Amino acid sequence: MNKQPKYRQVADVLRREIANGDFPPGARLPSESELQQRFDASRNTVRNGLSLLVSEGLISSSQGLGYEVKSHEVFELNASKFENLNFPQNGDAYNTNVTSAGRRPHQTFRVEMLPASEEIADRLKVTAGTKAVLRFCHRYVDDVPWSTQATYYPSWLVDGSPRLAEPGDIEEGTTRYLAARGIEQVGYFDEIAARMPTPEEARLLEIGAGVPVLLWTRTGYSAERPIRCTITTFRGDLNRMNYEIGDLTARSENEPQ
Amino acid sequence: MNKQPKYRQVADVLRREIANGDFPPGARLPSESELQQRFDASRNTVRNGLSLLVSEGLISSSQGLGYEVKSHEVFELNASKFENLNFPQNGDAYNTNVTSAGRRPHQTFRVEMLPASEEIADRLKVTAGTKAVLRFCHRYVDDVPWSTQATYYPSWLVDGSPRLAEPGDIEEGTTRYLAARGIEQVGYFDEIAARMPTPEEARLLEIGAGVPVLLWTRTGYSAERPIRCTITTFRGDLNRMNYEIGDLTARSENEPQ
DNA sequence: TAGTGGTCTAGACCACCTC
DNA sequence: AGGTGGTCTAGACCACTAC
Repeated sequence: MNKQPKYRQVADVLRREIANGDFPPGARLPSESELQQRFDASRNTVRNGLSLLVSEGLISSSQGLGYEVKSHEVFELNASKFENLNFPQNGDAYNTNVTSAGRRPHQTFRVEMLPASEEIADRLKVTAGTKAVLRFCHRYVDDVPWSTQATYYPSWLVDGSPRLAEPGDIEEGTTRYLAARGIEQVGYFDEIAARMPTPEEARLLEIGAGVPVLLWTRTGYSAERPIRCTITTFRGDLNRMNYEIGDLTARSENEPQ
Repeated sequence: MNKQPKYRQVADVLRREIANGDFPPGARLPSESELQQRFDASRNTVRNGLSLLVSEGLISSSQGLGYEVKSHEVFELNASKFENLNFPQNGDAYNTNVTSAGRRPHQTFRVEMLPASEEIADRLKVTAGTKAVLRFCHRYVDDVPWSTQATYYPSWLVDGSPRLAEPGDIEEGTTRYLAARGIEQVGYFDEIAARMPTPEEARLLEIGAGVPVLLWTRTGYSAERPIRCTITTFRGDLNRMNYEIGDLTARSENEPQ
């Protein structure tokens, strides 16, 4: 017989009850003192069990309020359509995407000049420490922090396209601005990873324990060389990505996607 | 002045020292009692701080041994090449992939018949509860659990291709087996998500706190309809995915990928 | 004011690993 | 045997939210 520690039993029972629907998304769990009595355990043991569920992303807690079952509404991002190679969207693909889902987008924006990190330099095929331009977006949906997006341009490119380094928005979109100056993106290399947020990321995206981030790194290429590197950091609990590959006429037929 | 709680200070200091390289990957942290003295804190407070770092995926602990800084070796999976639409690889794309990286692959395998869950039924465009065939792989690299892969086939497809439901391996690969029977995959729909593992996933993949899973759901289509749905569950700390889109001749030029 | 979770302490005993 | 982390307890005080 494999005896589980008491705090795991607490977590297991509550996890099952949540899965059962005894505590639907948004519902509040019994208070710690109620659970102490129910499980005949000390407060710390109960808290230990609850913190397990928190770190699984099932519940969250707030001082003075209690523990609440989290609800999972996800936003789907089509990475193969997001910037169509043949029909680059104007201005802001993100705004279009969010608005068409009936949500209210909002973003803050800044531009910086800084030395390229190893990670960026690698992808842009420049020497680490070379100056690069960073255009940084912090994005919200209905006032909830959603993702951050950092796009780096190599300095050689900025020399010929100075508006990249200017703090303002580029009305027609950076892709079009560059295309008009003879820099055409013909391909992308996408990398996708998942990990727990750094404290900085947790602050920007307002995520507590138990929520991973989804990292999407897109390196854009002209026919000759890499011209930009975009790192998007998503809240893992609110976002999903997808790619369409090959012939998917059978998919769209019966499903008004 | 924003006073942080003591356990956060403990975590912050140690996090910085790890980032600094004072404790390189694989190194052991000072013991809890040493940290108690250093930070003039109770054991529980020190443990609280350490558990923060554990849940960030920075360190791990084992009874009798201590806390160890985790090292991050990642395996990169090219999802756009993994099963090439035009040149389907034979047998086992996974084996090829791992072996070519100089690692030793190993997998267990089983076949089941079960009612399709809502999630699967949706993607296969069948009614939830309809029978489906599940071919399940549990994959290891150098004896470390790496990923699980569950492929579901709709029962109408199995009727004409009975070997799918047989427990043995399909020598030439399921894709080729199906193609030979007139079922050709012409497109894929990929979905990617990240979340914390369920207890079951944590058990199969042997992951502790602080490691998310990367979920890759690939639905394969013939010209007429979906013919399979594959859900791959990766350890987030050991895997990264990538996609190549468009013309990337500029990428491969200077880089022997 | 009462009830909730957040932080912290001190001490106990157990399970595991190394020597 | 001695050191490590794992589990558990009992009690204290603080911070936030509701009423």
